[in-house]
Amino acid sequence: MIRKFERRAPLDEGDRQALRDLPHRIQAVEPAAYILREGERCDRSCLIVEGFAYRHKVTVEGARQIVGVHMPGDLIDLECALLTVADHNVQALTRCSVAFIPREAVRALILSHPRVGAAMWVDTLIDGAIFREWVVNVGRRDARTRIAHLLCEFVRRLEAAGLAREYRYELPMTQEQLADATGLTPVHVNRVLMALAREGLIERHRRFVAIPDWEALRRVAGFSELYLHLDQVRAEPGLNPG
Amino acid sequence: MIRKFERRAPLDEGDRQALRDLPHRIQAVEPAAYILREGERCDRSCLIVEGFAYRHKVTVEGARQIVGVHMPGDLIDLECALLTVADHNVQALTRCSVAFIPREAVRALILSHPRVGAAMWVDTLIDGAIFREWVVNVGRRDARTRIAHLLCEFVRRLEAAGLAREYRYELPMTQEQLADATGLTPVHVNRVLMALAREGLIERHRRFVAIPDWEALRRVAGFSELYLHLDQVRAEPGLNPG
DNA sequence: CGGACAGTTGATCCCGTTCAAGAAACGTGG
DNA sequence: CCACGTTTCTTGAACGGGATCAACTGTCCG
Repeated sequence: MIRKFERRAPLDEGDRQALRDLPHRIQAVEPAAYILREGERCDRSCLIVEGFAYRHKVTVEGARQIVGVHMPGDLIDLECALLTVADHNVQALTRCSVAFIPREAVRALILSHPRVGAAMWVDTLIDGAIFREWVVNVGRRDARTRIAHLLCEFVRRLEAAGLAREYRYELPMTQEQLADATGLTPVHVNRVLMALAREGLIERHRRFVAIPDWEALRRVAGFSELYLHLDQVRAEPGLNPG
Repeated sequence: MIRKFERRAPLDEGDRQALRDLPHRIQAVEPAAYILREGERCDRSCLIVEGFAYRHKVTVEGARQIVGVHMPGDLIDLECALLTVADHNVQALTRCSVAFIPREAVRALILSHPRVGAAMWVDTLIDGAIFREWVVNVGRRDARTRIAHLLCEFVRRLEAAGLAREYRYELPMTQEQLADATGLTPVHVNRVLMALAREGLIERHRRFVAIPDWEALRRVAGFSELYLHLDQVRAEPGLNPG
């Protein structure tokens, strides 16, 4: 299961073995349970084996902003391995199965197997690219475009993770969570979703979403998947010569 | 000059030497000149020796969102070393002096000196933390709080970089750029700045900003500097035992 | 001195919020 | 299997923060 991760980088057998040998404890996490809390000193990183999780922060006024969503195969909390205190919360979106890896084991791996470290670093960089796009999304797009963009991002990421096909997927978020991810109110999220459906840009049944005309939705969202760096997600051209 | 960076991590002499030996070319960059363009295949990383730069993206509708600001000592474009295509623009805010380092040199350094790599990785993680806070800022704070928060972030970062003292600094951004960083319009930024000044929360003369009562501004901004991970910016507790 | 750019101020408008209430869907326990 | 409380979704009406448009002022610089 941790091996999913190996695909991303051209590692030698030693690297592979070191990854397999990482001490870890697989654990089930209930929906809405905290995986990490802001302000906490954290001593473990973790890999999502199954299910979804999200990162969020809460302002002093009590407003919540979701700053990122993670899916199976994502390595989260690398922050914990290299920084001292968590600056945001990570919470399970659905029931998850998560592999916890002790902080020191990650640090040791990075130092002894720099190629593995670099492969993980790529993850961090892609996460950063997604955060940047979210700043743009929330800062400069209107509600309609904003939600369309988020839906576009999800299909592409889910497809890359093998969890969506033919532009159909289950979005494991309530409209309230969607609102917290887009900086809108649940009421307005609902109106926009209804409008998008009315125009035939999306189809919805419960939390299932289908995009009948990808090009059309892509256009209204102004979506360009460059920032997802999908070429790096499956197989990485490499740190070797290339 | 590159040595500024060394302070951050407990490196051994070999690591230091490797950093000093990094091939680089120091170059002056005019204000508003592009250091990196979205979509470009980029073959070099760079360190800001002097001056300010900012990262931004432009939506299809032509709206610009600034997603980050960098100051002397910041290592930017590490993305270039590990990813293939730039997903955003980096542009000089002021006249800058920048050290360009070839992509391959950075890659080689990371693999041969993992401790140095980890120290740079910390930079990437802190950048990520700042992006997350910007998502919150733009997504869930009103204009007043949003601008106050940005001003708070800048003092603390500038102080950490030795560029501000006693809560006074020169903010090298026009109000239009401030607007693009906060997802507002220049007009509204102006009104909010005037209001903050009228209330005595800030003092302004041209682009110089002074914060007479830090606690007061901090409170209206709901600012907590946890996410800046300032403990990591000066001296890093370390990858060794600790 | 003049032209460009940055900052300032006013009037009006609109997108998204807020408040409120009803309708589905969901998960419980009997 | 149904009755139930709870959560999520849906819809309407009124409000408001920030946008937009437009004009004016100041400042830098050639």
